[in-house]
Amino acid sequence: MSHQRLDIATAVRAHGHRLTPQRQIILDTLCEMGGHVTVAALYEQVSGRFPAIDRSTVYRGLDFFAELGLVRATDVGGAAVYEIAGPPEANGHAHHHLICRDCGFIDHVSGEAFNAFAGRLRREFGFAVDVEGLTIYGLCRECNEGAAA
Amino acid sequence: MSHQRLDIATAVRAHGHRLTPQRQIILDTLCEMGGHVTVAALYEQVSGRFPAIDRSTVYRGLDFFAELGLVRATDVGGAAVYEIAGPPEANGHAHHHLICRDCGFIDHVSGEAFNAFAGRLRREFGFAVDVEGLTIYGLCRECNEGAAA
DNA sequence: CTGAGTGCAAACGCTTTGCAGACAG
DNA sequence: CTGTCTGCAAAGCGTTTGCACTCAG
Repeated sequence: MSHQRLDIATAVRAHGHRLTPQRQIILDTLCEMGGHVTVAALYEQVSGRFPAIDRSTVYRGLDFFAELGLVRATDVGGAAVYEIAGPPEANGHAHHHLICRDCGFIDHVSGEAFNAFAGRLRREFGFAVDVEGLTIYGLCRECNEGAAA
Repeated sequence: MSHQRLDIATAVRAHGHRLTPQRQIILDTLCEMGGHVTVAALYEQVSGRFPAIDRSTVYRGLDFFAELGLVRATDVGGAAVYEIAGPPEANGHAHHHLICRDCGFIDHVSGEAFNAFAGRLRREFGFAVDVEGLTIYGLCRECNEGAAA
């Protein structure tokens, strides 16, 4: 489940960039935390272990990895959320987010359910949905059951 | 297509609030501009005619009307976008946004296409999509044809 | 009259940027 | 060595808030 450092070093250098300790730490931490992580949460974690690392470095590092395609960025209510990007051949073709308005939990939705919907939007509206364009707010199963009125 | 002032005055007073000139101007302007309007754009317009009106008043006014259900707020990339809310019986039960990543145009999607999708999410993920929860990014018909590779 | 609403100005949270120094290659 | 990257500090953006004053009811 963890990223292989060598591959990453290769990927980074392939683009003519450098693999600094800071970047390794940022990526490692994001990987350890798993799932979707706020910049704030990630910085807190990183900063706990390496207080010298600056917030701006975290932002720049995440941005950098996002451009390399190693992490994925999502905008949630004005704040950025990052996650490790799975290998393209795994589930890369459909990656959308279900965000629980109560507990903030973020899940993925992919596959048929979405494709059928996207197909209709293209047919009926001529609208081509982005591969990563869907962010759906609502109540997850737990919060939904908890809030049963 | 325009809102009736008397009804609005009634609605406002019914909640024990006041219908000030500023609020009328804000609502009028939003109504005239039509469709989805940025706070920045709305303020610019309002400010052009009534320079004394403050940005914060626009924010508070929009917030106020949103609570009354007269306008609808949507978050687009960290900035708020407002629109006149149609009467509940018209299309109130399904109101979602298609946002073009190129030209920024915002359209609505409602009805079957969405309901089928929402139904599947509920069945397969136990996730209850918000009535206003969908914001879909992609390319609208025009931009899609223009960018034909 | 009286308190809901306003304008002003300052602060907020998240993110970005300019710069001089540091270090991966 | 050299130019990418870092830390620092400051600014930027959209938005919110505290305050005394004003005006709709």
